[in-house]
Amino acid sequence: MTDTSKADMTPACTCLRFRKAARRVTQIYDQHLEPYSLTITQYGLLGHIRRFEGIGIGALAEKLVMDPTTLTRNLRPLERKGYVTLTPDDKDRRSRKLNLTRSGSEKLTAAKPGWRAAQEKIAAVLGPDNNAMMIDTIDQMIEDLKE
Amino acid sequence: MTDTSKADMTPACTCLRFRKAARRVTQIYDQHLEPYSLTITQYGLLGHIRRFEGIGIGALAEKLVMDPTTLTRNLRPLERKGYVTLTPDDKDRRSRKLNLTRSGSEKLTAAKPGWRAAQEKIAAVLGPDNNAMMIDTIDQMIEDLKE
DNA sequence: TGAAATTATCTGTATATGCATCTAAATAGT
DNA sequence: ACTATTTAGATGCATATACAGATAATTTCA
Repeated sequence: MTDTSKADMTPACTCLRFRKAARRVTQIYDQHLEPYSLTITQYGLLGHIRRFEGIGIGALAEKLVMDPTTLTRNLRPLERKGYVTLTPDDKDRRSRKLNLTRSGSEKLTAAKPGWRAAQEKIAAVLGPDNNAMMIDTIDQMIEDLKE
Repeated sequence: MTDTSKADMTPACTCLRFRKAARRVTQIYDQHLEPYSLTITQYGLLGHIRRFEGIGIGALAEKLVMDPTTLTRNLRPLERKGYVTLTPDDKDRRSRKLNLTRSGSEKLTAAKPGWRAAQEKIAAVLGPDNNAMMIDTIDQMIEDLKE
């Protein structure tokens, strides 16, 4: 029997591990995207909006496993820079449809080499097997945690 | 040859995957810790400070793969609640030593069941093999990314 | 020793995150 | 049709994150 009443559980914490990984990996992507004045959050939003033209905030937030209110705020810098438009949906006037502007689409394309370099750096550090395994495991975990 | 000039790279992004995972997992730990009025960030800080009594901000930030300025801000709520003290280091008066108060130590112990429940929930979702593999892979990745 | 370089931390600014709550619009139930 | 409920999104508030730059203390070295 092991006494765990005061044992240090901190290094075992899966959440802190994921957060550390997210911080470090985010730093690397942000550094590679810095020449384009985009964060990886912003790059990811532009990519999703290009893929799902006309999507609403709620639906996109769900895809991103993100609170809708967080997405609302994250869109602000992109609106301000003129990369994204939010237009009222005539079918449901509560909803606002997201679209890329010409400028937003060009910025996304321009920044892609930065994204790719960061992506390749992480892939190289993980190695092919761990990279593939990590993708599958994380996707499965997120799927299983959808309540 | 595949044309990737406009291809949707977004779903392949390792960074967005880690961030999604961190968001979702953080929500679960935060929910389990909510009865104790602690976030997982705060719980983790208390745990580390108990383990490394007297550590300075810079050294702790390094362990947490976190910018020292972020740690400085994250300590504020814990200072305000009286769980943590920052006392000048007599050996180096630039540095401030972190310590738990009695109240902070009691809070950490009290919140442990909440942490454990969240930890077990994630372990159950991953399963033993993926859980162990994920730990090793993330730790290795973070180690390899230390510049 | 004394100036220069380095180090530890803090502040200003900006983005990222989510809960509680609000408003407006659509839908359901009667 | 009218009211009650639900839904989409926005705002207030608090925490989390990090870069640039400021400050103060230590260390280096000529």
